[in-house]
Amino acid sequence: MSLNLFNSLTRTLERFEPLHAERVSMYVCGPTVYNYVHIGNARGPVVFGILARLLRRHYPQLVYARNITDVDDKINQAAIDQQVPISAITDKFADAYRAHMGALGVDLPDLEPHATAHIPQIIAMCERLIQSGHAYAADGHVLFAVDTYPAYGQLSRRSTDEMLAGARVEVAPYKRNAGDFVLWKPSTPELPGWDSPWGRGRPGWHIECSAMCEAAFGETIDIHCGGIDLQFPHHENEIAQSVCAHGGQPFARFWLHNGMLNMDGRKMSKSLGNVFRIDEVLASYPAEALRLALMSAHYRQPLDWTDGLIEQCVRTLDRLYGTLRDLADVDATAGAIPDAVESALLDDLNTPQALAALSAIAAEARKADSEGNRARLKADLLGGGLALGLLQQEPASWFARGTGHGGRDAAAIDARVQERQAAKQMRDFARADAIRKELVDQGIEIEDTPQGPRWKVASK
RNA sequence: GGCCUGGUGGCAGAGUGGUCAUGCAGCGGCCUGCAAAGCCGCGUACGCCGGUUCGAUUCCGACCCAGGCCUCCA
Repeated sequence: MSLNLFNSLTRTLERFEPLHAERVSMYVCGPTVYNYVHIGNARGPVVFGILARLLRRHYPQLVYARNITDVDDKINQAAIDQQVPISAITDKFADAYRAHMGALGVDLPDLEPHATAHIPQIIAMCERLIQSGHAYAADGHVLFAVDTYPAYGQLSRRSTDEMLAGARVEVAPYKRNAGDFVLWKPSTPELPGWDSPWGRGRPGWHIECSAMCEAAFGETIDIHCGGIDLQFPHHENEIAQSVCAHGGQPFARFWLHNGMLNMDGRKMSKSLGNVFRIDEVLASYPAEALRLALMSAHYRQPLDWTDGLIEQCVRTLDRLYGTLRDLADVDATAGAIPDAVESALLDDLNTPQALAALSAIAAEARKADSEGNRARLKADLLGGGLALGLLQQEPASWFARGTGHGGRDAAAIDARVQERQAAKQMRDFARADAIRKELVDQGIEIEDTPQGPRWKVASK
């Protein structure tokens, strides 16, 4: 089995072979921690987390890094607005980020580099770029000279001429070329800053990722991931900085870009204001349903967010967990990843197809009669779920919706269910149905099984 | 304006040059005291117009429409 990935650099599906099988490197652009992230921000971590699990199955020596950008003008502004040090902002939102990702079942990366912990590396990289003629200091700034890197624009498929023609920003006077971008900029006394050969200042956004990649992995990494909206200028600039700082050595061999999460047909983004925060969605829906929603379309496609989408995902999980509940009598733990699931993921991380395979396994499991087949299929279902980060909780926990039964008193519900059962046995169906109706009105659904009645919190 | 994506059944969403996605919803049946759950069955989907082909949703071209990037952004 081979892994094929769509490489944005070549816009083709390419077979992935690591540069060094003994140390496969993968870097994902993480959050800038100035605010709570929204559900669109979680799409990359979810799908690329699935990629990390997949890679680790085939290359146990994977090192997966996801950075935290903790110095940035938006952070500075938030700190000034709230009159607290920037660390109060960055610590708070980095913690919230980890908590939200954890709730979504996103694995922690092996490395979580922080920009502020890499200031010496950033300064060193700036110096190297200046020495090699790819950058220049001007007016307290250090700028990258795009005309010194002829391949600039290769990733985003645009020429420098086009970029200049389309430039909508005012060109700062200290720039030699309108396309030049900032590597280092001066800080006024009230802003966070570090001493540098160019005075007290702070890094530009793009160089942070280049320096963190270099610190973690050296000159060339295997896979670099991020949202499609970062392709230009952020990733383009990372390439320019890193390649030029490394004497022309390639930066990332594979570039993977996830599509945007849309809201009413427009990209969900803080600047447009059409965002749902993760904690807002988790107040109404199970985290696992959100996770499923984020992988329900292929990662490169745009995905439209609607209430219908996540409600559908809740029902899909109801069915899968219902299958597992019906398999409770057989003993099985997650087995090897089923071939159908694995091959779907190896094909450019085709999560919809992997989910279809999971459904097929579940359907087969529901119909299986021998204990051996049921145990095998349960192991397959759990194994396929493991590959996707789904189905790892107890079915009872899923059906309880994880929130103390939505504030309901489980013992009281049990008692009413027993009363209904007693009424049924006395063939007092009017009374049994009245109790059932009462529970339904509270959002509780009863299911009668050969083993007796059971209940669950209704999905919306 | 430039550079990119994409338009699939009620909805979501894979995929393919020629019998099958899958999920959710719906309909009919079985089961059930009735339901629910489950099982069985059902729906002649591939933006529009040409072209290539024995045959195109799938390849090519034009067109229409939607979205992304070009400024911070996952």
